[in-house]
Amino acid sequence: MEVQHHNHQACYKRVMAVHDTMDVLGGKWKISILSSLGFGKKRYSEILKEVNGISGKMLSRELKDMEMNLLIKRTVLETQPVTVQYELTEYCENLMPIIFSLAEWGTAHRQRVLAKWGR
Amino acid sequence: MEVQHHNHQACYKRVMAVHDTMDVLGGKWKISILSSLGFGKKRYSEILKEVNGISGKMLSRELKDMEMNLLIKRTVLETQPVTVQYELTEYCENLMPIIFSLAEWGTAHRQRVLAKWGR
DNA sequence: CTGTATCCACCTTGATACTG
DNA sequence: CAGTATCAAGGTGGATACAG
Repeated sequence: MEVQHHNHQACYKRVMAVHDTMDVLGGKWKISILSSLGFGKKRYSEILKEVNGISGKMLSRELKDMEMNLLIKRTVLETQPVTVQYELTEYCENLMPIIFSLAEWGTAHRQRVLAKWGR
Repeated sequence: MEVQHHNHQACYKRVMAVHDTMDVLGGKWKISILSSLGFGKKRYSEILKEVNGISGKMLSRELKDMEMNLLIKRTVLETQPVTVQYELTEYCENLMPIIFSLAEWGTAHRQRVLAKWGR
């Protein structure tokens, strides 16, 4: 059937597209880090505190990865000792509404699960 | 400062909320599977074909996991041999616009990367 | 067709110690 | 402060064989 065939094409494409996105945003911490940076520039140690549970090694690694993907910008401030600021790129700003939506859904989901299973 | 403090609270909350979401949607395949189901009911073997690269074991595992999280509904059809239909729950429908947004962003991102590095 | 069980290679992550 | 290096442990996912 015509419609079925068209649907299959569209479906396949979208599955691939989502997969592309997750290649960039996958991993345990990336979206949390972006979410933190969504509130403004942050120093390395600030992110470390705000993203609960992440280790220094993973933070460096994920930051570097996202820098290469043009999602964030890294700036070294020549203070004593050195401090480093991270911020979202303009490019990445497009992504933030989606991430905020994910946050809202997560909150709602948690409430739903709590309501179902009680405490 | 007042505003700083308020921001930090809000930031922390949102990072946690996003983390909650990713607990449910994390993993290599879940979002791709949901994306596929977003186009309508699918049988096990259909999803297997549409979600490129997934193995049968992982598909079962992820489906079961999402069923427990109330994201999808599983229905056994007493055909010969048995077939099984999966579909999104009404609850999960709320999530689909977000997933579609992720797909759109992924497509745009891919184009951007291609434009930058050529071919 | 729709799974489950097992085995195993690989990857990811955390802890710790260390550098500039 | 902002990382890097190393190691060990556990998780993740694929292949295969098998079951209902």
